[in-house]
Amino acid sequence: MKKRITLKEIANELNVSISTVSKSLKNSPEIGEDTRQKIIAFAKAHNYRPNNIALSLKNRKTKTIGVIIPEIVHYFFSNVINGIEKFANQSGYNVIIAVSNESFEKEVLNMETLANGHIDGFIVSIAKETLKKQDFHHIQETIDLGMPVVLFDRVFNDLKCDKVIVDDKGGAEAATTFLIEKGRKNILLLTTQDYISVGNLRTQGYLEALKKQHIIADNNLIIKVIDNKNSEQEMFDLEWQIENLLDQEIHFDGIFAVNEIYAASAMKVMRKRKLNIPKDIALICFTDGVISRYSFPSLTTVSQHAEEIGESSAELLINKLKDQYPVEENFTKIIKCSIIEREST
Amino acid sequence: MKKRITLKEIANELNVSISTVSKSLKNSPEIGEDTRQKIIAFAKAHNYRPNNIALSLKNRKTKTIGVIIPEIVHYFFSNVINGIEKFANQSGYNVIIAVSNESFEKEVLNMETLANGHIDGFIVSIAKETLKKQDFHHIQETIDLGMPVVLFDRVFNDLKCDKVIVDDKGGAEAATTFLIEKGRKNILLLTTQDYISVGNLRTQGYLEALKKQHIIADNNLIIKVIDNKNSEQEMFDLEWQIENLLDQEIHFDGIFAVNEIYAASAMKVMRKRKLNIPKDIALICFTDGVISRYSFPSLTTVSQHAEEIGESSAELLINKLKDQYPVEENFTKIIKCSIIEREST
DNA sequence: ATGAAAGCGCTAACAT
DNA sequence: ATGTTAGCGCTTTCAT
Repeated sequence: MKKRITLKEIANELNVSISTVSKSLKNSPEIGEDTRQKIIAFAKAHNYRPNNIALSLKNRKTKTIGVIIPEIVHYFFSNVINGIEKFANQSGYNVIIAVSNESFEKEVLNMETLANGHIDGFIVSIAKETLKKQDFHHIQETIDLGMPVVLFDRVFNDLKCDKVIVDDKGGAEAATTFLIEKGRKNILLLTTQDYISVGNLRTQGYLEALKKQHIIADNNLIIKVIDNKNSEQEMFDLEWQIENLLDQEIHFDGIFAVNEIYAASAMKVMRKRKLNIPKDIALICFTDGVISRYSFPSLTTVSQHAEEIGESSAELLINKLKDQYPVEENFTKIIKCSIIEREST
Repeated sequence: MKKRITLKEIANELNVSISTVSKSLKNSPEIGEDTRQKIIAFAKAHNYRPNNIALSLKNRKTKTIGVIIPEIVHYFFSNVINGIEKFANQSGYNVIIAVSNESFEKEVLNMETLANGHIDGFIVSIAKETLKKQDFHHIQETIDLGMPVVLFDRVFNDLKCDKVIVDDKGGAEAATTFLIEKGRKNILLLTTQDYISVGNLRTQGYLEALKKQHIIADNNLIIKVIDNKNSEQEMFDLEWQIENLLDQEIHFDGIFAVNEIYAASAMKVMRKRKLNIPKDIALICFTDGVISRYSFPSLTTVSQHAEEIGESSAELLINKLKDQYPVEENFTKIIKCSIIEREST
């Protein structure tokens, strides 16, 4: 167990001063050729590595970015992280991840612990609970402190910072239109409650598509799933509601689900009721994840290009960290969705 | 934009020394009641937060652990991270994540950048390429530096460090036996090539189960999928091989797949060939993920308790960081698998 | 060409 | 009860 060697130790060993060592290792022309070579050789032989913590303290830069996401076991979010990681790494940044678990309190705590020196800036997707409470003081304070923040996917418009958002409304409109063009007239919408911005936008897109196609929206055909910490229960509720619709003989021939899980629930009910997808019911959903690809029939999806969202977020943040852009100037980047057609439509 | 206040600034404002401020904020009894109160009040009013970087430099502790995983968009790994996060957080540690992307080079690079001050210890699952090369110098060097390392899932036995492993062999044996007890005699094994330790162990478990049940292993019924960066291609190859078996009329009535994806490929072929699961073919696989839960029929799986693996890894590491255990003493924790029965068997 | 010294923010042993 | 000082590892300005 050989501890890491420091500049001081090298200096002592070679009977030179610390600053001579420091300069030599930076190939400063100030230092004489032979001394420099000797020092560099010695440092290499002892596998010298600068201590990043000391550098951070000096430069007030950690070269680390903090990512706060609601969940990590989630196709969309883990892909976003992938994108962030990719871009950050090639720009020489590390990524530190904290999970809010959709809790307001944990989100606040996470931001506070990371803000005190650990990181240079944040990439955040806001927790459901925070969105419900509409309390964004922790984010505002971080911004006020002069620490750059990039919000992605789940954003709050009034916050003055960069944002990367999915064109949820456009994607939803495209998805709904897609079903209509396949000849479906009565489209069931499976969405979240309105306080979740992305769910809300997708609902709007759905309504917009209907309007443009001169179809009158039917409130019976809109299910706003009640959020539940227990996702089993949430799914159960949803399935029950869909079955209820079928029992009441409320007719529909297409389903647009705002996420894969809702789509999976719908499929389960269809199978139980011996309804064929896509013949009886065409199905499309948001999130081009594992479920869509491997289920049978495979699902037509609206891809949000999660990795690209991650990359763009990291890019915006790192640009600011490198003082490429003034702090006051904020961008909102909109990532377009695309439809990936599979067997369910 | 009000910058964060420092001890020095507080000291200047209140005309006391820095150490008086420091001691007051730590509620040291050395300081007089009124001065202390005054300082605490002032600090609170200005929202003082200690700079963690300075603390790290002083204490030579960052209270951060580094996690290096092959992939993040992966049910098993993201669950492990979840477990790590959970345990680390409640112990006051942050988690910094680096993805090797199954590349040896990137794994080495990641470890080197993080080792220089950023973190106190590592939790690592080794990349496929590293396992193939059998070059573990980067891990060995980290250990030699006195930095604790915990290996999980993909481990290399000769490294002297803590390890958390899945009872892959036992789980595979149980899975195979489970199929045999359901009356299946000819069980097709879909596994990885041998250099991937977990695949290898699962193959061994399969063989062990057959032996114990006095069934002679048939080499035709063992498909070792050739690793491919392009997973589409990898799946395609696998499907082709399964179809080939069917074409040759090599009979099997059960399938044991070492992961969900292989199982999904098998299902696809079965569906194409109009073979019913579970009637004609019973199917069981490793990884209790999203695919298994939401596919139809839902899959019987061997759960590896990923979150528990993460928690245990974090626990082992943090125990060492807290000097609870001597560095030389290494534990290997084996997490038992359990079978989750669903519709495919 | 080399070195001394200050300073990043904080702690703690050691004065006063 | 309060303050001074050294030091964590490094960079950088300013001597020499």
